[in-house]
Amino acid sequence: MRISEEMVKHIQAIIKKTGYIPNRAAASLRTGRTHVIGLIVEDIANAFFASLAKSVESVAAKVGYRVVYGSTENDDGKGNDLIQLLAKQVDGFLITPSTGMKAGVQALKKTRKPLVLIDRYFPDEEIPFALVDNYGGVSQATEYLIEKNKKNIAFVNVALDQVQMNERERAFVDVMSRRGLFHKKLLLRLPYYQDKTQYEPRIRSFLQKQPGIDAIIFATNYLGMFGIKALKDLDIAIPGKVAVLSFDDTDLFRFSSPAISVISQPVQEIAAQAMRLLLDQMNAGPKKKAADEGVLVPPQLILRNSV
Amino acid sequence: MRISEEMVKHIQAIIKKTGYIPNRAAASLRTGRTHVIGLIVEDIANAFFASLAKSVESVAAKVGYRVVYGSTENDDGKGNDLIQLLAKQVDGFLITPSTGMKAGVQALKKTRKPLVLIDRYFPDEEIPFALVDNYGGVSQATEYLIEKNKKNIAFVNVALDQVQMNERERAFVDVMSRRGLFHKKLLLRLPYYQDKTQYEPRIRSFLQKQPGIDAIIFATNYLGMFGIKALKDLDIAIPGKVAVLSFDDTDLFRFSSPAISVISQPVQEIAAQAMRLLLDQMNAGPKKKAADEGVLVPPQLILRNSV
DNA sequence: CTGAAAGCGCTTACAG
DNA sequence: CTGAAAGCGCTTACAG
Repeated sequence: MRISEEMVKHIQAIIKKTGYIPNRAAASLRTGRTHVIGLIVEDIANAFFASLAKSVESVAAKVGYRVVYGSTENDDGKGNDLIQLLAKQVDGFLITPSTGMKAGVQALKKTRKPLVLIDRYFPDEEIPFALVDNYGGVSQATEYLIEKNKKNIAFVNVALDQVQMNERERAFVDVMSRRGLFHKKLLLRLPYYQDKTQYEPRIRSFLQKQPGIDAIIFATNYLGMFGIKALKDLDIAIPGKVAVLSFDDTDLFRFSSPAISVISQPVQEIAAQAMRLLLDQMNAGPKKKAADEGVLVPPQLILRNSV
Repeated sequence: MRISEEMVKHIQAIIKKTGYIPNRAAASLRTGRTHVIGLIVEDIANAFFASLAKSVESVAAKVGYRVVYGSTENDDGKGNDLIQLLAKQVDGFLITPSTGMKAGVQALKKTRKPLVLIDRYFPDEEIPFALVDNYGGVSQATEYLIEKNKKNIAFVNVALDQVQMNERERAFVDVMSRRGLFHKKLLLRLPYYQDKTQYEPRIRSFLQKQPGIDAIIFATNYLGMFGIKALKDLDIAIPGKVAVLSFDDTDLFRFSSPAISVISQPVQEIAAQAMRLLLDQMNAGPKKKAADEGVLVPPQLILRNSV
């Protein structure tokens, strides 16, 4: 301590009296660091991403970082704009990329800006990522339904061609095929709609065409949400006639009657791992290179009354 | 046009080739403007605030502004910290203040930083605000239940001493008293819990103590959510035994069986009005003072199967 | 009309 | 050790 306690007090009194607040824009201009992390998610209004954002925020706050968000809504243009917009204003990125953001993400990586992908990744790119074990989660759920003696299990997916959705479907197809239960007609792939209400009629007509279904796995929370609505509209008893399981846990599934069984993502853990990988990069000096590591976090199968 | 089209093309090609991105920190340092708006809400994970944030974001984008969020969780310290943190980095604030943020908000006003309160306000302060007509909404809902011949209508509120909650309760008490139906024991005021699951047992024991209740109005979405859970746990039929109405519309209320009737806030309109008031202030020159206006937006009573 | 220079508010390497 | 000066990347008032 080279400065006397007295002086410290004196200065702090002045700071308080004059209401001095340092200008971060100036500090950032000088140091090149902003102490802000950019979090780009698919849709901040979706329960999964909202809770992911909250977790990231709390982990980041502990190490002195703030977080700014943006939603891509799976629109490549919007996503790439967000990268552009935030690039100079954040010390690092946490990104949920849509398929078409690959070029943007590659370009970002070339600039050596710290970057971690979450929820999904590019299998052929060496970019660190943190996400749930999608394949494992759906495998376990499918096995469970088969053990419960279900024969005609349907899988409802969204045709985004993103790795996490592909893995969920691949797990379903693999397990079902292994047991000789796979039929193509039990696989429903719907387009990605901004307006999620459009899923309800689509799922309803699928259910009407496939009356033999005795269980359904929904690949996302919004598919599950509107799928349940479709089932109720058609007066199909859950789980009496059809057992139901969905990816992602939300209030709606917990509060639904019957409560819906889910493959739950450990959001806290995903956020913590992603931040760890990001901090690794941000703190890595020019010599020691941060590891191009990918982390797969195990999901949790939560059984409720819908199966 | 003083610059030839050719030159414009040439420069833009170079911009693209070199990947030039202007440094906003530098621009902001020079101009004093950031083109960012700070949105401080109660809890970004709450469906109401998430949808409000989304609306604000879309209105702001149209006029060239970005939005950064923060959640207070009704913690005065956290709220005031957010103001401090963002003060120099935003051109204006949209704030959902907790009671203890009054001093912080007053101080902010003195700095002449553009500022609009949303969702709630300080009745004795001249700060522009945009929110729903809470009194009108609950009045209408209460009248409706009385017309439906309900005699023992309960009101479940959270004891936050914030103007919007007070107005909701005041409307209920006024209407019930006018009809000679008000009983103090039908009014439940619960503390504000971070962990919302705590509301369920509290509401459950209230219901057990007051078996004569034939209708309930929940003053917030989370009270409604856990209130419905409590009713179902106790096997109280909705609406057979007890009619249910909640403030705020959410997926959960729309998807619940029975679907829950709500006093819905026109989020788009609140966001649009708040942004209008904020832009007024941000564009007001030093001479013309922006109006210290307050806007009350009418809510919508959406009747579903729970009444 | 146009180009060079000043300055926003910080941080830090450097001269003394 | 300490204080003054340079410079981060922009924008804009100003000199020529």
